[in-house]
Amino acid sequence: MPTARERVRAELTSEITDAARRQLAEVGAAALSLRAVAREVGMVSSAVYRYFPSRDDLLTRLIIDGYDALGAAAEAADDPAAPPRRRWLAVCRAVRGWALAHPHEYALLYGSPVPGYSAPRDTVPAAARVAVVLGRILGDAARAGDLPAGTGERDPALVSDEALAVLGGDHPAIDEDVRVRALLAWSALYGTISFELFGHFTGSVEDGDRYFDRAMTDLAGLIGLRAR
Amino acid sequence: MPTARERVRAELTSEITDAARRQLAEVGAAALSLRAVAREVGMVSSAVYRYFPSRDDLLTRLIIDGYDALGAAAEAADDPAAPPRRRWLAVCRAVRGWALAHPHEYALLYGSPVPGYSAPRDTVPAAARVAVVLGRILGDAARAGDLPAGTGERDPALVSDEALAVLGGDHPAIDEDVRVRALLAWSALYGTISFELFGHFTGSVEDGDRYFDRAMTDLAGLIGLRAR
DNA sequence: TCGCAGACGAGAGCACCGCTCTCGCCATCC
DNA sequence: GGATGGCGAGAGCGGTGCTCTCGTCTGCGA
Repeated sequence: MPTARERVRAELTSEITDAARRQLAEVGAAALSLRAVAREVGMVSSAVYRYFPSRDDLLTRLIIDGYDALGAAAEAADDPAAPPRRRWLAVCRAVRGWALAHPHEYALLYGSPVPGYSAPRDTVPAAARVAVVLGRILGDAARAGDLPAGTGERDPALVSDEALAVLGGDHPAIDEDVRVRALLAWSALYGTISFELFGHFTGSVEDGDRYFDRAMTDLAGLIGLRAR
Repeated sequence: MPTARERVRAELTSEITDAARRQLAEVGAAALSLRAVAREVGMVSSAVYRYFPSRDDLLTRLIIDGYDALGAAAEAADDPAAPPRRRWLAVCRAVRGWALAHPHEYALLYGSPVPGYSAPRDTVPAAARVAVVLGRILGDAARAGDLPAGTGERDPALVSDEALAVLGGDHPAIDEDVRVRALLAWSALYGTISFELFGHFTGSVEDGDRYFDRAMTDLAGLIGLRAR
């Protein structure tokens, strides 16, 4: 059982991350100031360094939390009983909805990397949650016969085994071609959301909701997900 | 004709932007410091404010220059005599090549927006150059009969007239459906490049060059560009 | 041709930043 | 009960963007 000291330490740590998350949502990652976070929790700035060795470590904590929140939103939106094309669309909508609700957090996750280009390894499992959801949809669709049959051919140096395993599990009926197109659709999903959020669609896309649905439906077709 | 004072002013202005571009390439936009730029050109920091009213204005200048350089690369890679699918692939490769050669500049253009969310209006024409190239390929393909025939139906509130005009010109044979899918392919191109550059493909895509070619070919198929 | 407005560079200064170090305080463990 | 070590506060360092003032010198109009 944790001692009193450990308990208050954990409590203060989460109090700091909460304040940091609030500031991130307000001013964005670039303007997030460790000193301002310290002020908000009633500490002097140097005291925060007892809990986070640097501002970048605090940001890393926020990144992991962000991936987890986004992954949870995607998982909650997936109804395994629904037809695969509808599941794909629902998850895409959930990802976009989360991004629109948390633009600065999304930018922290999928915009320019903030700390000197080194994405910490700890973020990987949390970041994979959305991909795992999409992969499960693919696998279920293959089991139900809602994916085009493949030739079973494999290009061993193109995509890693782990990624292929995530994108549809070990179901042998899914062609590598389909899995690679799923990878493309996955990044296209984020390309679409990023363009909308970062303003590259201003002046061209007028109805964001309907354009997004159409684009994601086209992507479902590209993967080969049958409408059923 | 310009006076001596105007000449030296223009010269110093470009000297500042050159130094800023060098620093951008080295440390990235987030760490770009106006004072360091001033040091590099042998000025005191306050003197730079005679030329750029703020650090963000200096960044805006770099953004416009970046869009222009990227647009020029795309235009140079387009051979109007080649078959449309090959043209599409060549332009995509040129965009990716420029991004890999100038990662920080690309991040400045297509990553998280740096100044408080307000993309200056001046950047729009420069930013559109790549889209114009892709649109010209679409228009030429339609003229040559390399695009599927459309029904001519139109959804007036979905995408702006200007964007539709860019994506294939006034050629009536291009369906709105095709133009919307071209918009999707355009953002998917940037989604793919961003994922590669920002590290979201580490652990999954192993051969970046070949994956990119395959993805862009799939996108050409999505648009409907015939191989010929 | 002369004089003055205005452009210009330098310097000091303000408020803020990330981060380090030292110094008392107090809970915890031997 | 005393030593240890975690903790918060404070001062301080070098850096940042930006503002203001003050001499200087250029170039245009009278």
